[in-house]
Amino acid sequence: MLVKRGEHLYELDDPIGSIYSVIAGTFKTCTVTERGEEQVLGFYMRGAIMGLDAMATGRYTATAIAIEDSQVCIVSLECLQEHCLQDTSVAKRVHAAMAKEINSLQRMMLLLGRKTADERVASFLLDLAATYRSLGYSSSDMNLVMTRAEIGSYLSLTLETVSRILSSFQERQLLEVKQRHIRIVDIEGLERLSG
Amino acid sequence: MLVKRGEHLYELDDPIGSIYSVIAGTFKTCTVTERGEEQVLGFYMRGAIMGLDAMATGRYTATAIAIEDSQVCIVSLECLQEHCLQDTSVAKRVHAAMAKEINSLQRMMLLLGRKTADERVASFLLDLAATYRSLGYSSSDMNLVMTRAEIGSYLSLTLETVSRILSSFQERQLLEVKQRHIRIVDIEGLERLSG
DNA sequence: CGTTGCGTTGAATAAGGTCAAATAGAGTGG
DNA sequence: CCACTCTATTTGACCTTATTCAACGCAACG
Repeated sequence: MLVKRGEHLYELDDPIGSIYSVIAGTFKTCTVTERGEEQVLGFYMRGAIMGLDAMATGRYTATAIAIEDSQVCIVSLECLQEHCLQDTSVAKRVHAAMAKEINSLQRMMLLLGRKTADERVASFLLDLAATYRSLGYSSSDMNLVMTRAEIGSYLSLTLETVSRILSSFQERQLLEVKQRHIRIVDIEGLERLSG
Repeated sequence: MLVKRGEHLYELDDPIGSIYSVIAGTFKTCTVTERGEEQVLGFYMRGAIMGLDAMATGRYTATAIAIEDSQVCIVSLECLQEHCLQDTSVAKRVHAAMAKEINSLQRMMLLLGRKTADERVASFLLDLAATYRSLGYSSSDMNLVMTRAEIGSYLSLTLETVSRILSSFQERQLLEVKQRHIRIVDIEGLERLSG
């Protein structure tokens, strides 16, 4: 299925219909805090599975939005559960996908709880580079699909702080930043900085 | 199986052997940051399932420690996977437990990312009260099993901040605090405060 | 009693946030 | 192609919040 930039794949609190595997493009998932602020919970690219969070309550706990023109594969819930019964390897893979989600959320808790703004941005860039690499793209020359505000929301920083830190990384010769285009110059330096 | 206060149920990076269902007592799970600081990831009481995080990589991503004398039921991994195959309802329950873990981690991300220290402590107390209530204990008269340092680590605050906030809540007539014993006086007030 | 671990409180400091203003691109319509 | 607009980004000055460092209190226990 094709999803245009800005379109919602599913909504927070919608009853679960399917889970989704990303074929191409990029999505963000976000919730809304009690005060009505939007919080980005994650970015999902090719190979990622979205919607697993809904398997507890039967309702999605986040809204999924395409941040560039994208494509997903829809997996209906019944279909998934049948396959799980018939084939151990499918069940294992679903478990693994959920556990992976748990792991990445735990990492995120550590980042939000214990890391400074510099460390968060450095970690984010390194994670992104690793994801790009694993997808076969250049891991040093990156074209961000997300805005400073989205990065900030994801890392729980203001967009101003994100911008300032990218500028300071550039001054320190760790990066070259030109708007959405970022080139990693000194990956070891970033790793040292990432906490 | 009985686990004494302070004993480790499993260690970060241990290969997965089993998952555990808490019968009695309380556990904390924690990891260590790159800098070597301990971070509490969660508290687990009767009915909770621990160890699901290991199903991605096959290794536990946290250390589980009893913070009071406790008792767990051990579920071996093979046993669990067999049951999943034979019985849809078991598979569903495992999925649900994992999804619940995902949900609580997402909530935690929101707390760490968007809430002030006051809001975090208020949320923590309300969550704890709700858990106690669901287990059939008093939800207003609580005997904390965790130290200020553990609460602080969980909420990503220093123990001093936790202590100060508990004192300020007492001044504001929201709580009565006497060391580990906390009585919730004004639950609506706390809810308003919790963000 | 003295020791030890946990908890409380105060003063100084630093890290990010907030508010405000300037700049840079991308897209649009004439 | 150019002017106009809208949005994203950058940068500066100031302020708030929680941390840090330090001292002290309290209760349990040998």
